Amino acid sequence: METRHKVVHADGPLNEALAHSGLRLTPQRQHVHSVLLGKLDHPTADQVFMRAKQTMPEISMATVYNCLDALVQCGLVRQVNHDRAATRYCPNMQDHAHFYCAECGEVFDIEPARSRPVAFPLPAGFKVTTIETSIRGVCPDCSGQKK
Amino acid sequence: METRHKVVHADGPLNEALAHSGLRLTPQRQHVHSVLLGKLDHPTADQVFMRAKQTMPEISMATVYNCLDALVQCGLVRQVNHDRAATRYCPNMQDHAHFYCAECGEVFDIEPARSRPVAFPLPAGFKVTTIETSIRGVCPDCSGQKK
DNA sequence: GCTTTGATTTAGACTTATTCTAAATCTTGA
DNA sequence: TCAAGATTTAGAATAAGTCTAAATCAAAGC
Repeated sequence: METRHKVVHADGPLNEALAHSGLRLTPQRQHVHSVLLGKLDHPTADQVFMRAKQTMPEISMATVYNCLDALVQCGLVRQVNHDRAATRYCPNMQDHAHFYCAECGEVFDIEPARSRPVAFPLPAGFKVTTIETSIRGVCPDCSGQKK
Repeated sequence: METRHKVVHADGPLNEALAHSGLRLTPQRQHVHSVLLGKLDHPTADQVFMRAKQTMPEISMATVYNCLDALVQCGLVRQVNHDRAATRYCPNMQDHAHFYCAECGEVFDIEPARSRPVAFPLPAGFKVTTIETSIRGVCPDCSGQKK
C-alpha cells in the first residue's frame, strides 16, 4: 500500500513565510517543521531525519536537508553551530543565546537580560540577517560529576 | 637531508599558556601559532595546514588539528563556526564578534561597542569558557554587486 | 480537463572535514 | 641511562553534508 501526503493547512504562518521566500508549502516541509516544534531540543539533521521517519517513513535525508534549508531561509528556524559538532536546528526565533556543554554536547537555551542593547555597531555596507550568541562551557550536570 | 626543529623561545607567553594547561611547547605548536598570527584572516584547518607546510614541510594534517586544539584549549586561539562551513581559527582573543558573509564565505572581525554589558545572565551551575557572537549576512563587497 | 514548466523529492554516489590508529620519536623525571 | 608519557606522523576510517539524475508533483496556460 502506498501512503499519500497532503498539505494540512494551506493557510497559516508556515505557508506565508515560505511563500514570502518564493517557496512552496509541501507535506515534507510541514512535517519537518512540526518535528522541530515537537521537541525543542536542538536536534541535528540526522536526529530530525530519524524523528521525521517515524510518521513519514519515505522521507529521505536529502529532503530533510532541503526542508531545513527552506525553513532557515524563510526565517522560521535557525542553525546552531558549536565547535566542530554537527549543525543543530532551533525553531525558537525569540532573542536568546545557546549554551553548548563541551562535556556532553548538549545545547541549552539561555534567555537574554531584558532590554539588551545593541552591542555590535556594524560598519556601513554590512547587511545582517542573523545574530547568534553562543556560549561554550560545562553544564550543571557535567560540572557536578566528580573529575 | 633532514630538517631539525627546535623550540625557539622556551619562555614567553606561548609556553606559559601551554604549560598552564599541562601541555608542552613544541616546534609544531609554535609554528602553527605563528602561522595564525602571520595572517589574521580566520583560516580553516586546511588553510593553516597549507601555510604551515611552506616552512615546515613535514608537518601533518593530524598535527595541525592537534596543535589547533592545544592552542584553543589553553586559550590562545578561538574557533569560529558559521553555518555548515569548516571551522575557522582566530588568534585575536580580544572581545569582538565575527561577521560571516553568506555570499562569499569570508569572515570579518567586528569591534564591540564600548562598555558592553553582560547580556546573558546564566543560571546557576553553568561554567562558561567562551562566548562568541556571530553575525550572518552579506558583506559590503557582495551586497554591492548587481543581483 | 490536459499539458507544459518549474519546483520538489528521492536514492544513492560523492566530497569534504574531521577523527582515529598504531608506530615512531621525543622529553622529562627517576 | 632508562622508563613513562606526550607528541608527531601517515594513512585509514568516519561523519556530515552535497550533488546528481530520474521520478513526482503542482500551478498556470490552453
